[in-house]
Amino acid sequence: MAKPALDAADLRILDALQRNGRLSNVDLAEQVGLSPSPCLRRVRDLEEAGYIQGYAALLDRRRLGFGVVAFVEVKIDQNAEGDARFRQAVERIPEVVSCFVMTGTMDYLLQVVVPDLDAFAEVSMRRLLQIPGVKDVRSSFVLDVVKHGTALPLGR
Amino acid sequence: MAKPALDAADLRILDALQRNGRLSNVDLAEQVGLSPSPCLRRVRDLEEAGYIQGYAALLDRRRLGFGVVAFVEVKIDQNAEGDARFRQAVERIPEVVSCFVMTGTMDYLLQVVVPDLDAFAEVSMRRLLQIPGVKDVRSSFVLDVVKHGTALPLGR
DNA sequence: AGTGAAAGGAGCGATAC
DNA sequence: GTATCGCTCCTTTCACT
Repeated sequence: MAKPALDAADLRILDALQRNGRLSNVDLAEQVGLSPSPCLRRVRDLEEAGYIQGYAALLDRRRLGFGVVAFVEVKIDQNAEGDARFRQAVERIPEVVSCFVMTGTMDYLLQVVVPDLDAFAEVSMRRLLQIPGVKDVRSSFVLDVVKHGTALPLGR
Repeated sequence: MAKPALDAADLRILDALQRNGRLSNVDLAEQVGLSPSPCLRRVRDLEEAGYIQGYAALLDRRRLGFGVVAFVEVKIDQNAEGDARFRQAVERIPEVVSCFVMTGTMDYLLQVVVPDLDAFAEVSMRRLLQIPGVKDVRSSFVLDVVKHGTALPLGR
């Protein structure tokens, strides 16, 4: 499992694929200036080395009826046991799309996606606040999305 | 542009594709219980109707040298002009991966991805704080990622 | 709407440079 | 390491149910 640094072609492959994950290998090869075979080999290597974790279709949240996005700051009684319990509980809530451990006064930052405020209340009160050790929950709601990216700034 | 509601097969297609955006059409058809032809038609229709906005490769941030993720709350002098200017400025900063208008005391919430703290300082001080109208910037850093999803909770 | 067959093209291995 | 060949399978369209 040696890890030779990525060269310019690898970076171009990654950049192209994070912009369009369904590029066919021939199109990708053309974009990065390789012929298809070595291009495909590189893609496979990048996948196996873990640089590419997977591929996803990006769906239109609103069109699918998920009109509410909230960021929820959570403070818990901090000890190893409580943390583990909280993480497990959060894993099992599909409406919690992301969960980060943060610096600052709040321990966790959660991103929650739900159809409406009723559904949010359900998640907040019936799920999050039920987790033992949760002390404080503060929610902010997304009013507008200026930018929503999945892509890393590889072009820098 | 009529919008007939999605049926169960459509939802299964969307769910499968947001989990694996590179599923071949035959595999997808099998998973959702259709034969390849109608399955492909539905996918095309979902793409054209905007339910599927695109496809992306999900890359391993850390392995690519982006060790720092920050959430930055920004408060600005609020007027139509200042907002427009701020949004345009943010669009042009690739390290700002996401930007939301929020309820609460802070106007914007930005997610910033950079290689290290020096790069963050650069973005924060040389880019964000230079934008006219920016009054307050408060940054929190991600210490650990419990969950990081792109997928909507379609299974509910 | 879904099925089935047929043509074009892509993936992917083998081989040569 | 990269390019070319060739076979197989998928994708995609069309006619039919």
